[in-house]
Amino acid sequence: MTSTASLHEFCARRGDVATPCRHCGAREFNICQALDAAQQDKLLALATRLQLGKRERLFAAGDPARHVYNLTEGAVSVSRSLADGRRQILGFLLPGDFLGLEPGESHHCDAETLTEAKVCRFERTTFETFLQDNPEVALRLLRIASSDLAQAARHELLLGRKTAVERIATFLLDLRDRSGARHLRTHPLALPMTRSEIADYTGLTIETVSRVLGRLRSGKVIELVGASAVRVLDDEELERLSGAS
Amino acid sequence: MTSTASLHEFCARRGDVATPCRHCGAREFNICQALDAAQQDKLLALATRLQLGKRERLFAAGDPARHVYNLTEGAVSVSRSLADGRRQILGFLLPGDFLGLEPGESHHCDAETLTEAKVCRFERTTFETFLQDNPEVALRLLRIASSDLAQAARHELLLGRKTAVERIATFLLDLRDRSGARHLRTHPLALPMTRSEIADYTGLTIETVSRVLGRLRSGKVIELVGASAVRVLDDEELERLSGAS
DNA sequence: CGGTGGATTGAGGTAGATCAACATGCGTGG
DNA sequence: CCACGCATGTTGATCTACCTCAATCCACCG
Repeated sequence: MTSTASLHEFCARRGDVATPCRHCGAREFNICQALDAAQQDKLLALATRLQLGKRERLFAAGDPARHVYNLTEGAVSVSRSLADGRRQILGFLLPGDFLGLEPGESHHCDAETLTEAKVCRFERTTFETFLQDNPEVALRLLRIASSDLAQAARHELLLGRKTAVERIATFLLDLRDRSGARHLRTHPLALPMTRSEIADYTGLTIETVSRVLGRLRSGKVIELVGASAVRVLDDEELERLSGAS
Repeated sequence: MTSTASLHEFCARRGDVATPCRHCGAREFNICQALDAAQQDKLLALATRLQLGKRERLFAAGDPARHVYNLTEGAVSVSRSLADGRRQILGFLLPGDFLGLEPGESHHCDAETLTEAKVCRFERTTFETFLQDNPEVALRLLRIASSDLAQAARHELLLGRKTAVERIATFLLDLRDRSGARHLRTHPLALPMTRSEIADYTGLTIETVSRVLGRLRSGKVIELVGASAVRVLDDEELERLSGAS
């Protein structure tokens, strides 16, 4: 199940620093973009490649934070739960996304695959040494972290102040924008997560998620393609309904 | 109103890297802690000291992100709003806290003082150059950012899944823990923010905040000392009510 | 095909919002 | 030092968006 990553498996190498990773797909803040070919080689030598099944756990809250990860294929949910089981999903990760960075010694949240997935895993200590030797990567990671913070801010606004319709509309638009580069507008947008996971992301219940999607459907704003894909029919209306901040 | 910071105004210098900043008070992730005396001097030479009044705006969402800040005195709220005025407060900053780091060219949120405050302000470009020359500071900032992300995760859980009582209890405990080093247990805990700001932080209304505080008071869990201070009478009960994750 | 786990739909309940009246305390000026 | 006036905060009555509980429905997979 684990093997050392080959060059192409982790990240295409080019002289041009801004070139997106060929394996991960284009990601604005992909960590590789700070690296030249020689540095990519060094980093790749440190990675362990993992193939994960559906609903497989990468780590749980409280686990010692021994590794950091870069998702290369599939989708992952990051969540945090209360003792009685109430769960808040913090975000859905897509290929190119980085996860597992912790300020302390243990993970503060759970990470679990939604689909089959591939990740590059690094020993935390090894990765930190690499960061010390390659400060530009640390700076890029800092940009990734502040980008994540900005996204967390948008999510807090959604959870604290938006209505059910606004939450679902925002969720759909976010998802579309993030997977947008890989899909044509006319293609249906894949929903790799269940209604329960959408509910836990939006702070609603599955019934409300279902009802809101139903309302959007009968209002001709979206079309449901099976239960796990959506086609956006009316961009502007969806935008309007999202309560754009 | 602005002047170059003196050494003590920004940060006490010591050979010991782990020594907390004497001016800011002890903060686990204070940026100064990564610096030796010579580096502190260099950083201080770059800082502009600002004295701010009550309810003064540091920056608003959309403003070009030209500066970063380090709060040295007072309290600041960071928030994000919808077009119709609904506001979500993302956090309250206390002395030692760093703010203003952005992934893009403009601020994604608003920052406003709650009280009179003092900040050290840095030109963003100057600060970024400093980071490039002092990678250990970039690494410390990365720890600060991941600490902020972990706090954002707790806040998302609060906003998405906690009841009104749990939200207020969590808020009070957080505030106490963060200002704890500076207050004895028996001293009342200052609430520098209004009910409206507590409401916008917890995703509730001012009426609900007032009612929940009232209920905690009549349950002998807290004591209200005027409207803007609280004494925690029953730690364990408050902890229990917070729905500790 | 038939079973099973997700998704949908419906009926009714409730936590917290909203609307409204009143209290309090604090800064200001007399 | 006190009286006034406005901000902020509290309390009460009602409303409603969303939750809860419950009954199907449906799609996928053996």
